[in-house]
Amino acid sequence: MQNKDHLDHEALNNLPNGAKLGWGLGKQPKRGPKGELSIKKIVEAAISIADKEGLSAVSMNRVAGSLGFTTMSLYRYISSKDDLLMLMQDAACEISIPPEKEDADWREEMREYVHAVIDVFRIHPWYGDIPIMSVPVTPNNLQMIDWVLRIMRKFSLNDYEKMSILLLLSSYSRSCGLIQRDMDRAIIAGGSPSTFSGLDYSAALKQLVKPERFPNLHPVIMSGAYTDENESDNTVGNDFDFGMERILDGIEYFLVNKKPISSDTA
Amino acid sequence: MQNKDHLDHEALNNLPNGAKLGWGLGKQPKRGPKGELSIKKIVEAAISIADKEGLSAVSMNRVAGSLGFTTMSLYRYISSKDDLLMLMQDAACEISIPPEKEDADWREEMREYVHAVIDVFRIHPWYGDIPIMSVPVTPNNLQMIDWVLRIMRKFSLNDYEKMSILLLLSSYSRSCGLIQRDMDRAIIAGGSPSTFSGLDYSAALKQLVKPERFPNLHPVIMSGAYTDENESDNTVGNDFDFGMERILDGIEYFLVNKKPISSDTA
DNA sequence: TGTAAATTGTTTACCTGATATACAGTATAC
DNA sequence: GTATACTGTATATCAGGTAAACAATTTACA
Repeated sequence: MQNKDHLDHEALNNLPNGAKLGWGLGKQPKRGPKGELSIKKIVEAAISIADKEGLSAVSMNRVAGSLGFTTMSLYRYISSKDDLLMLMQDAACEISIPPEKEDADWREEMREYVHAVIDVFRIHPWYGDIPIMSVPVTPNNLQMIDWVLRIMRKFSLNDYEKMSILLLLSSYSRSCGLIQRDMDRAIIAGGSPSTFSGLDYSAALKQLVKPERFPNLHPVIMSGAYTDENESDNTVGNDFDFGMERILDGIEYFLVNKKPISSDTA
Repeated sequence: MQNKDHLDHEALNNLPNGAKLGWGLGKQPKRGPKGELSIKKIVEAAISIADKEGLSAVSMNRVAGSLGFTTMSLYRYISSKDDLLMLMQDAACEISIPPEKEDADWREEMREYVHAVIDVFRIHPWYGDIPIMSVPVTPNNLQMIDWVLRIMRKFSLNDYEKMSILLLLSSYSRSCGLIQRDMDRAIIAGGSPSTFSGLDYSAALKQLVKPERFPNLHPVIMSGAYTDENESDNTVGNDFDFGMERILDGIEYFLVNKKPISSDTA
């Protein structure tokens, strides 16, 4: 899993440290004792803690302790906590991507992608708590981007147009993932499934959102649509799917009505 | 600015503390010395620091110091740093909303909204660093939601459908805002405007993203479209606009082809 | 085979930042 | 005028990230 052939080290050093580690570009030692720890173990331990107790429970001390080592031992493998966060983020993106099929329906494939992203947020509720520092540069993240581009392979679009659609899909996924996560959290916290996050605020908002100041929002609050009072079973899936279909329609409309391909900037 | 009439205190207490303060629901003292500080001053000071030096520079110590007070004095006004962050977030959303016009083009109005959100990210680069804890519950945030609902006032959609479109627009705005912020940051950091954030990684990615593993991403990286090498002047606005038009097309398509209105769940 | 170099895990210490607590001063209500 | 409720402050605690020095270990090479 180590790429170390004919690489221009100057260029690689521009990458954030965590990204380098994610690509397996750490230097491998020759002398000295064999390390008992490893990046993999550290990241797994951190993820395990975060899954159970949230990202705030992930301290260097805690992670090291859960592995039976001291805090500072981790610094033999990663250079900072930011590295660890980046590695956790990338590790969470290591999902199984469905194999390519001939004659696939691109709409269905895009739905699949979006749901996969949302699942990442549900499986690792801390995922959305890690701030995004830049355009993705870690391997598993890029693998997912490759997936989306695969779906669009046969589109008559230039690279910039494809990147824009990618942005559209991934941003929508992220937002939905965050909301889904919040709802999951609220259910866990509230105990009874009928106590939703929004519902806690519902009563307060009904008092505060006055029709004079919020003429358009007021009715939506009162109807309960804002806080999603009609607890539609387990998921907000219906809402997501609605927006998803709008996006797909927009893409399809563009594919059909677009002028001939231009290779220039979008 | 104080709403204190006939309010059910039990319901209001469910709100996060910062939200209560944002609504002006702090108790106002009768006895004792008149406070020299105020929530407004504190938030302004914090925002001023964050604008200049980023969110990480905002410590209670630093904020208090910039006002000529000691750290702990702030706790007479807010109960935790989280309160402060929530207030900062809401304050950044206090933007001027264009007046309602008759016969307005809803597409143009939605573009206006999205650009307004993106501007918030550009004016306050720290804005996206504040984690979203729940559905918006602070006044200025809700004011912006009211704006979007105003744009959709005449749509033949039920509340749930409108909320879904709202989600779509706000999530797209957020993602674009984050990216735009990152690019602005990179330009500032890099000094020379030709040194883009993506460009720093560009060389590295060209080595790491091998065609075997990333068959679809590889050409996009090599063409420079991924890291947006053809520095299109100042903004990535073109990219945003493209996705925006897709979204608008999708919405319009739905408005036209939708079956008669249902008042039920979406 | 033995010694030097490289590398590991540990110990200790430092620093920053959030916040609890106790105190001293001040303005208002009765 | 005095008790009360408030203000700003000083002090202290606690957590968490990380630097530096150290002892133990393993490999390379003479």
